[in-house]
Amino acid sequence: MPEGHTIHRHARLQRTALVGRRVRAWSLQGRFDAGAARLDGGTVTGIEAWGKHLFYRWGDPDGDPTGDVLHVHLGLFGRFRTFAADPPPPTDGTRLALVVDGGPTIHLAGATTVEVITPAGIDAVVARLGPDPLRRDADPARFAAALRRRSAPVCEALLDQAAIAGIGNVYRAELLFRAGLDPDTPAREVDADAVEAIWDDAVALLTRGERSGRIVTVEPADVGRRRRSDLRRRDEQRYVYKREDRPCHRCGTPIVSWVPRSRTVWACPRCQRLRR
DNA sequence: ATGACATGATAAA
DNA sequence: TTATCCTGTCATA
Repeated sequence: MPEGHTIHRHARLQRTALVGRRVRAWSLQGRFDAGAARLDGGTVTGIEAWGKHLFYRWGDPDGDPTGDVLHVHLGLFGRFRTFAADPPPPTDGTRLALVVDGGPTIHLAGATTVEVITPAGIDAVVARLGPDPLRRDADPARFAAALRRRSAPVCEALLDQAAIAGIGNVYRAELLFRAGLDPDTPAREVDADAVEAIWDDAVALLTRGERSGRIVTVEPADVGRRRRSDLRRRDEQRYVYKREDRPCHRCGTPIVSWVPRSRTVWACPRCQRLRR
């Protein structure tokens, strides 16, 4: 579930629910007992997202900053569940519950990182991240420079959070298809126009994903009228991700996949001019 | 009941 | 490169 669009969407929706509110925090799990106790009864003064990381600035009951920051990274299968009212009992896996008095309850489970850090800790995390296409302050030149520096295949560079923050396995496959690029192309050999196109497309696709909560990358023009109803099926809403052996939406050639560095990548042999 | 798998990332070897 | 951590869901038994 969680690529950058999901994280920014959580930030936006949870901002509405939590910022300026007094929040009860608790955990049934030993792994975050102390952290939850520390946050319990405080206020949320702001929520920020950078790539796949979420930062919640904490305040005292009057709203004055305490210097505590809740840092969350969902990893591969972390997830939030929000309940407007009458939350169910938390599952065993619920690491943290945030409860707004008279407001929603948010359960967090499965996350790879849930910790209390400091504002300086935010800087330390962000220092390891490349520009985030969903942030207004993002500098695309840093992305371009990161690609020029890498001899690894461009498909690996796109998953490298130090090169571009927030791209995951779905978006990388779809971005490379839409750019018409062979995933095996050495990153430094991707020409400047293509790099700019990938960045712009990342901004467009992740923005769309943030708004809808889903990753839909196929352009309607690429699907014949007869097959348009198929777009309801999730695996038809993307050009290549998890579509191995299915016909390419543009040219009908069967999509292929392979596994570099234990992350499957998909591509159209014809549209992306594969050399392999 | 058990196992495979998932849109992630890190540390160790 | 492999092992490991995080949890829920779905398929198979």
